Amino acid sequence: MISQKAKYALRALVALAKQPPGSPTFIGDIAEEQKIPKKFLEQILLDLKHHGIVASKRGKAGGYGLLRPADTISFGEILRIVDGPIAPLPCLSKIAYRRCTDCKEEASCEVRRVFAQVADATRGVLDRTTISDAIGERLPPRLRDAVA
Amino acid sequence: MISQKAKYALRALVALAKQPPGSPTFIGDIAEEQKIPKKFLEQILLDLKHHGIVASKRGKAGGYGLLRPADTISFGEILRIVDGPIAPLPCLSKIAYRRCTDCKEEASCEVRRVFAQVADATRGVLDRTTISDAIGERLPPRLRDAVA
DNA sequence: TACTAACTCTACAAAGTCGATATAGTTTTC
DNA sequence: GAAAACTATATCGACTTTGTAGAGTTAGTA
Repeated sequence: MISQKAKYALRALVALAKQPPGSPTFIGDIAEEQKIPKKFLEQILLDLKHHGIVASKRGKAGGYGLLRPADTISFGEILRIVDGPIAPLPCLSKIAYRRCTDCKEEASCEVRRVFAQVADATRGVLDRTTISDAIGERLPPRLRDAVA
Repeated sequence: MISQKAKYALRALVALAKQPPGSPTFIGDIAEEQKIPKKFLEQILLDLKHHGIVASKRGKAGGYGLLRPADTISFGEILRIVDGPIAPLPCLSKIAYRRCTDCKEEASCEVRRVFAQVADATRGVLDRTTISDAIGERLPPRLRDAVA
């Protein structure tokens, strides 16, 4: 299960991507429209700003907007920022590898071998699907490949 | 990330599957060999017993064994018992569906649509890979299909 | 029969995580 | 200079995770 926080983050980014670019969008507007607690959303967007996903403008006519084009922001990238590693086992994580201390030998670990397949399958979707894909601006990856 | 408990459960089942059938295996032996806290493993195996995965024999010469053939026990089944739903969102769970209260309309939810693909990919591996596959008694599903 | 080594159950506890709230700023516009 | 927006950090209650503890039950064996 992904966290509520990650769900909020993705919904907020989808909302921002639908907005006409140029003029910033209020946190309050997104919070209300998406039923996200405003103060909680502030934290989330601030975090995404620190990671270079969104940009903000301060002051009375301030607000948030995407810093990069929606088709360069993948679900995987956001999930890693908000929830941490995507991998189902610490010994399979790319961004936070940690050996399983209770595992004798990594190469021969049956459980690891199976979950490596899970990780590949999961990353295959999350790292190739962007915010732009999600709002249907392009065909989803699978169809795109089929057509291309 | 799957829980430590689930990892223990799967490792214990792999260990049981490698054991010659017929004579039960002590919890203590598995715990020691797999470096799992014994009392914790007792809880886990008891839970698996309640769910019809393993069988136990009480008394001095007691122990545990698989109740069903290893090729009928999938990783997905064990994960659902130990960790609960596999789905990345409550509104995508088969065993514990729950609507996202903060989502306007399920059919048009962009986040849900993407994670439905993740859920399919994950289940594709977990529900088709068995303990028997993990210990290499058969070819893994993908290769098996390719050969068949 | 009594002992002992195994499984069975329930309770509890320390530490961490999650989802949010609170409070006190800072910046910009009007 | 007031208002409205973003920034930043601290805190909190509920829950989950990862075990530990201890008393009870069963059955083989001397």
